Amino acid sequence: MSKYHFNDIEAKWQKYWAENGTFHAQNQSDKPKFYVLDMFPYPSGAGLHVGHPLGYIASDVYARFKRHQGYNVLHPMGYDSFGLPAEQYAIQTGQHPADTTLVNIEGGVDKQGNKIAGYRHQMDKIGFSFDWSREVRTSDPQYYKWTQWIFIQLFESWYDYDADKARPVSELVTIFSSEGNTTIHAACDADVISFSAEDWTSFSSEKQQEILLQYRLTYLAETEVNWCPELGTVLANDEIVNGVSERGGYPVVRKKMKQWSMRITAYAQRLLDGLDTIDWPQPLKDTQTNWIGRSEGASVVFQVKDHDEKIEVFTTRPDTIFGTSFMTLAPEHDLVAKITTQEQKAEVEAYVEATSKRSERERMADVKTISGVFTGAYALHPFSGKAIPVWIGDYVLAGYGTGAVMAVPCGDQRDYDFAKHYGMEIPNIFEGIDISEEAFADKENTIIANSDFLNGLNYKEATAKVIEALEEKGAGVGKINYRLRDAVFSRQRYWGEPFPVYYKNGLPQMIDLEHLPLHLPEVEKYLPTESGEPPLGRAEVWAWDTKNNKVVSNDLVTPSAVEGSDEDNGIYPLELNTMPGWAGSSCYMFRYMDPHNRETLASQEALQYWGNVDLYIGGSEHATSHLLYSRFWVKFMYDRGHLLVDEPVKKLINQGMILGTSALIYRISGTNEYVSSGLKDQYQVEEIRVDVNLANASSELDLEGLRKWQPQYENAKFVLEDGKYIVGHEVEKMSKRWFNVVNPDDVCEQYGADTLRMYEMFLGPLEQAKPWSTAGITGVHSFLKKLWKLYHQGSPLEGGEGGVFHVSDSTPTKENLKTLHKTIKKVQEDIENFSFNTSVSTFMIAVNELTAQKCKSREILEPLVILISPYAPHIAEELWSLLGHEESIATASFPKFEEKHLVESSKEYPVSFNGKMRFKMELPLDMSKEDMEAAVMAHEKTLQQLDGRTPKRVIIVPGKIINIVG
RNA sequence: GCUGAAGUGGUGGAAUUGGUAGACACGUUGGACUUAAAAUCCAAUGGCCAUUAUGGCCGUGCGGGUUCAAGUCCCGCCUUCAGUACCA
Repeated sequence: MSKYHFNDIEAKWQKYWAENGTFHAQNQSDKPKFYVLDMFPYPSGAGLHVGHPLGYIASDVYARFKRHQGYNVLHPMGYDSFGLPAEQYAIQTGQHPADTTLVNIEGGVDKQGNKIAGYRHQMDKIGFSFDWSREVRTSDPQYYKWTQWIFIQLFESWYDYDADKARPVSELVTIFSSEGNTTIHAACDADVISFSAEDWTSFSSEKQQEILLQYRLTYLAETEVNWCPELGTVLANDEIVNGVSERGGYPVVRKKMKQWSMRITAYAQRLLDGLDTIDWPQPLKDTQTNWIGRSEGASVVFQVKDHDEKIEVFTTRPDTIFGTSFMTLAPEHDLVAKITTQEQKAEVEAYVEATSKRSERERMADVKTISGVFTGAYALHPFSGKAIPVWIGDYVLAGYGTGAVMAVPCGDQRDYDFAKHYGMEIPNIFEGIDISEEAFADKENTIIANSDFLNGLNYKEATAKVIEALEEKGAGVGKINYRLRDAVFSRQRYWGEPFPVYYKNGLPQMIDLEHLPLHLPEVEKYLPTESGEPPLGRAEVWAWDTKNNKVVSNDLVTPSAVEGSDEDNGIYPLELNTMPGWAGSSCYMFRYMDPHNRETLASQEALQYWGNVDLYIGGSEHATSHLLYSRFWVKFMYDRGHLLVDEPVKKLINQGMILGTSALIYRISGTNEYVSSGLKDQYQVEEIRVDVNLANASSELDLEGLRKWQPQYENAKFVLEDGKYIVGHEVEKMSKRWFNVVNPDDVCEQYGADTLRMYEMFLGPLEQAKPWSTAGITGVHSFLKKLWKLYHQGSPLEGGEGGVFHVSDSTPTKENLKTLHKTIKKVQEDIENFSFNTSVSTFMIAVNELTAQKCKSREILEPLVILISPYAPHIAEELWSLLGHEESIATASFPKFEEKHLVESSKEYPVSFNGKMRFKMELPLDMSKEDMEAAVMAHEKTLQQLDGRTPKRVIIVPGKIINIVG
């Protein structure tokens, strides 16, 4: 019995690994550490398809490789188990999201009777070397306790720009009581009042709390948010695509709501600077750089004529200030109502009204139409003192900069178009530039003219000079502006982390760590309330008893009670919003280090030992959400001493998406007759997608299978070619609706996990998107069979079925050693470069060569198993045990490459004529150039090629090539 | 529009610093084994032309250039994909 029974072998070793805790990482070890992490999945009801494990397989190969290299490897897995789909499903079916989530993870049967394999079971079948003893689930109260705790830390912190770090709010209070708020440079709301130490101490406690809230790193604020009525929730900017919700594609409107926000803008510069310290893909760094959107320029203040008001603008081109011929405010700008003149009032109001009605989507889609209205007001140029008309226009966005621009039509195309459209003059302030057709925005080639003291200067000089002049006048200051906005942190959803917050007199108070976790309450329905409150508004037991520190019935709250009065029973309402999806994933990589710790997020020793993630593999779609927010929280936690590193991840790789290959059949219009792909052009046909699993590797359709698949095909007729029905193909996203989903369980069943793992690696470069096709899988599968045969011998075919395990202690030949060592070298380099696909080719070459060499030598075959084990761990374990080892192969030392086995005495040189290779000749490697030239020139084929000509030159690169010119 | 990545056989893809283009697989064709199928094994397989073997020409999106030598470097285009967008 020595056929390659992959199903038995794989089940056996998966059981062994689980029972022996083979992959449990130790928090104390003499070995160097290595932390390999995958982006943990959201456990959806649809289960895993073959695209999901790609990154996990790559990271698993790497983790196993590192173990062979003697590292103590942390390779954990968990679930990002809060999220919208479970909630939507709960709304539809009434099932508790916790129940469906559990089934999606652990498997079972849902209430509709659908069998769900479960993520855990599916992953186990692929043979990952995860340390499951460290599993985390974001929806587990013992986990989200720490998410709530981090929120409290943010609430208790403020950002000090002078120290360039977050500090405790208690220190801010100390500063306020000794010097007020005029000396500090802190990240805070734009509308904080100035006060002295005396003022501070005279403020009421409530007033003090309100002020502090304006400085906290998480704060409550009336914010204009993206409200999605269909989903009943607020969406972050990155959850909106083309003006509609990313999920579902529903319209999104602007709405003002009181929301928790995260002061991520305080970290804008550090998030930017940190990118230089981490090894991440350039496109991903670029995406984050753009998202943060740093621009350097100046803030300039324009006095409104005959008014007390001032208009502040941000410009990246202060050098063009003398070209300012009008100003434009966003229609939503606060000053619009104040400065509009009586005559213009009606027109302005109508315009503001019309703009507010246009959805974000319309405004974005309609970039071409120029519209605006004159307010009747004028602003005074800070240098020339000229009166400049103030307009409003929707090309200026309220959310960027100050929501106002100084319009320089000669230097900015939008200002130019606006000026042209309304017949305004366009003064030219550029030396020798024609602006009759379009604006001139080229900074590098700018020479300023008609600009008083800036004349003759280039962009750099003029900018420096004008900022100096503005600062002297008190009319402006050099400024750096970021596109990044503070992140809204409240969601009107059920299935997320509850905030550890209750409200006393309308002001937020935190619950102490010792009383956490604050459990998600039970509700009857998962929808918002009729009065528009979030789902938690339906909870009946959702008030905080500050005396007994527990959650109690809402009925006990006495809303009108004044603090300290007899009616104040210390019971207050709890927050009704929940946290967004990214809350639980921002610091999860640290919880894996010490997942069962009940005292802290992770112990100092664990944090010290594991540091940060050495290798993180996941999709690029998280570039501006998870990966940016995580960096922000980690920097914050570092500032406050809760973490010892200020970046979560050293090296990151984005795996490409595996696309589906849909199978198409062609129905002859108006019939139930289907024509094979090659003949479809002869008919009028419609394309129809059918289950891709009904087509084989040669695109031949299983007709009987199709008839059984869906009733409409039961009596279908087929027009065949060569007796076969060949399907067409379309590459698109893997999705149930296209019937192109391939389940890894089925592949494991049919070919084995080792085949699946190797095949996914063999498909192509990890980072690249590529279509799944079953076509090539047999090649990888037969490779594993050949590998198996290499270790066996006997009837009926040499080493074939029924053979017995056989390796010999014979001394390996030179060829054997050469094959082995070139394989060691190549595979090691490939893994280090994440070039997994070429490793698989290398294994194939090695096994083909060793088979041809009839190699049975233990000295070769033993190290070969270790080389293959990261990719195909089950067969490797089995062969390793057959080789007589009692321990798992997991920590066997990676074979050492020895150059000496690859040293050659001669080389088959390619001989080229004018760069074109014509023939090859064998020459010793230690031959001198002169002798080589003589040997080549004497060769009969050289004479034939030259045909009597005398070569002009002979280029000889020893060890490489010979090229004859002439 | 801007930013980034990529274009190589029928297909997935190799070619690490400029040095034998198409490794390794799939598919296809022919052959062996078999009652048959599956499995397995052997051979051929970039295109075109010619042939008794030998051989010749073309060929890495397109057009130029540098070089003894270019898929690889430089200049100019085209196409595809991804991200982003009235960002002042």
